[in-house]
Amino acid sequence: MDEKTKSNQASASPSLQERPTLKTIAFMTGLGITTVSRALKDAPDIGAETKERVRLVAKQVGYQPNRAGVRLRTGKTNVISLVLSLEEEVMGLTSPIVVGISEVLASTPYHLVITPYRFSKDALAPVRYVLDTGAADGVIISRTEPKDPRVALMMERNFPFATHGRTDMGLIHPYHDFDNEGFAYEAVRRLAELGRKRIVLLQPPPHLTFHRHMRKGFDQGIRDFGVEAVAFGAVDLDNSLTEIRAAFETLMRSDDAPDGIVSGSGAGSIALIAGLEAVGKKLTQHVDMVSKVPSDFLSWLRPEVITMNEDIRHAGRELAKAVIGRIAGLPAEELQSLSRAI
Amino acid sequence: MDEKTKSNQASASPSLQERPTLKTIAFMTGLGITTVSRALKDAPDIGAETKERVRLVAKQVGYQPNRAGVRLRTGKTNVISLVLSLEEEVMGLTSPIVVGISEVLASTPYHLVITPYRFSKDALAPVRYVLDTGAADGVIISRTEPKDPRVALMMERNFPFATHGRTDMGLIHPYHDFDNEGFAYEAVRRLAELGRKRIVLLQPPPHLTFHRHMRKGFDQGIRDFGVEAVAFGAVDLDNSLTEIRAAFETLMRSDDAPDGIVSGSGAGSIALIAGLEAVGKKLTQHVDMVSKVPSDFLSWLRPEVITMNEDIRHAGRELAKAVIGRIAGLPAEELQSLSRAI
DNA sequence: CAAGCAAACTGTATCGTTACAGATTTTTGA
DNA sequence: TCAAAAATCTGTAACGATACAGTTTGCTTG
Repeated sequence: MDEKTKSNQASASPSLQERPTLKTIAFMTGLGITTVSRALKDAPDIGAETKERVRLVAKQVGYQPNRAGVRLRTGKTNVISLVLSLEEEVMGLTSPIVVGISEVLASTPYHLVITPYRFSKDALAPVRYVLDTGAADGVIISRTEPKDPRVALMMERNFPFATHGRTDMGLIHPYHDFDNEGFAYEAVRRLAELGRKRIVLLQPPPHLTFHRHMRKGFDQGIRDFGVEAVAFGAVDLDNSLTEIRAAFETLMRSDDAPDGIVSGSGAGSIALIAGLEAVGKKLTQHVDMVSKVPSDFLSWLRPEVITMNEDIRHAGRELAKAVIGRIAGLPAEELQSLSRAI
Repeated sequence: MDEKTKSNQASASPSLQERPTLKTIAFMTGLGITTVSRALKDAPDIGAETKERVRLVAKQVGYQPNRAGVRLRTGKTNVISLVLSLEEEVMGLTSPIVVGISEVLASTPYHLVITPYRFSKDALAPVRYVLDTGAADGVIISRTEPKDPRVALMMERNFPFATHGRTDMGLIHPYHDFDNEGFAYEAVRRLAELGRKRIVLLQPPPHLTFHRHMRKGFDQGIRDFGVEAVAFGAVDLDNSLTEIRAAFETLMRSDDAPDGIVSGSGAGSIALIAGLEAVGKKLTQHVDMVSKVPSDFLSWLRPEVITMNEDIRHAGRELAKAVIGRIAGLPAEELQSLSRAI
């Protein structure tokens, strides 16, 4: 009788073999489940000594909150979703970004979930999925466009996210971006310093935001350093390596052949070099090249290429910090960062 | 009164604005929540016409089961955990494996969660975490060792998993592996055919299983093709590129210099080539090299290297299929696969 | 025509957690 | 001294799904 009156909440003694729950701790401490729950969140209406006791027992039994329970009750998933195109990246930018994100999430309760999509036109689908199903507390996207519908959608729903790359819609949101404008400007400067006069740019596809940035820096460099820009048709970084090489070979054989190259990606540079060498020209001798690279493999095999390193892992870290900050309610203005080549 | 008697389960009419639940469908069809639940799983005790009706409405309102609800009630997480070392892979093998896994999971209810660990000695920690918290229904691990404690632990707990690489403990479990023995044997054969006599192997670190395989194929090739093996000290694929280059430079300057190289990874090959060229030797002229590569970038920059491609993306697909198969209860014997160079 | 049975459907309890509205005891204040 | 206030603690309900143990209805069947 007395027993029954005493504690109705944690009635059945929980098996100490199973994974401990609040009930386990409640049973062990003789407290109510609610009290234990509130003690563990350091609520103000729980006594200091009680909190200490609960914390001790919780630690002792290795209590970890059941994610499904929390998620069902509160809607909080403790998940960050990284939205990835299954097509992008021959050269694997995904690895370092995943590592960077993971590094930051490791010291938080967040898990990293990969949410893939298949074709560029479906880019909105994974974002919609996360929003509709509440699959995550925050989202990280890349391949950002100036008028990015994903950004518009998430802003409209007031959903926390961060973008790898900026937008241009007059919307303020968390992002991390590489200073592609600075890169391209500096690249042209270096080539001009080497006496190169006719510069070509292997640029990102026009629909992505960083196309503009890289183009802007490039064009400014062309003007400031008194050199000439050579057009590279419709070929961009999203073309296959084979296509890039073929196009560049054609360009090099034409009257319009450049003597300086700015390449927006390490993978693209490989194709350019192949095209260059196919027509019998040599780096540093006939042509100089500045390439943005995600790792130093290019320097190992072609030290003649001037490389500027984009630290993708750092980008991952910044992006993770940005989403988490947004989830925590920090203003978007404070969650924007730009990094320069290292 | 009548109304109240009629339906107690789905009493309050669910807001049609919110995400639909079983309750929503129950309300719309006038059925009980239980009936709807069972109808959607095609249970035998529900009438055919009812099932049809429920399915129609469910589709109409875009019903998707709440993962937290399912997980809490059944313990099923619908999550596959990919356990990753944050240190491995300068050259990003992670990207293609993630893509491969995602491709397979896309047509299933499974989500892919990245579970990282920091140092090699902590390799057991993430697995323990998943097991203890029930964070996933299945696990994929790599960097497999002959006596792998992670494998032992998961087998003991009867937990579904698949390994990238085999073990040697007399335990039968799902795996996918590259035929490193075949690769090394074939590599030696090719070098011997080119007239090379003194072959060195840049091999995986000795504690990983595929060290044995690669070593075995290499040694067999050495015997079968009547060539000589040159020792490469304690340097292996886990050393930094700088260390590999330095060691190889030393080796090339010694009396013991090889004229043929078998390299177990694309990244390692880069360092070897740098070391080689630092002593003024040339590929195909003084030395020939066969390298295992994850992508074709090496062929672009050094076509002189004979490459054998390991399709990591395919490995990802196979691993995903294997874990899912294991979860579905298929016997481990049927979930083992080996792939050769392409 | 009543008992038996199959078919079709439903209510209750539960998973682990937390919001909320008390309940109980102690302290304060006049 | 006694009511009000503060300090602690607790039970109930709910999140969405499903296992389980019914209930209802309509037919057989002897």
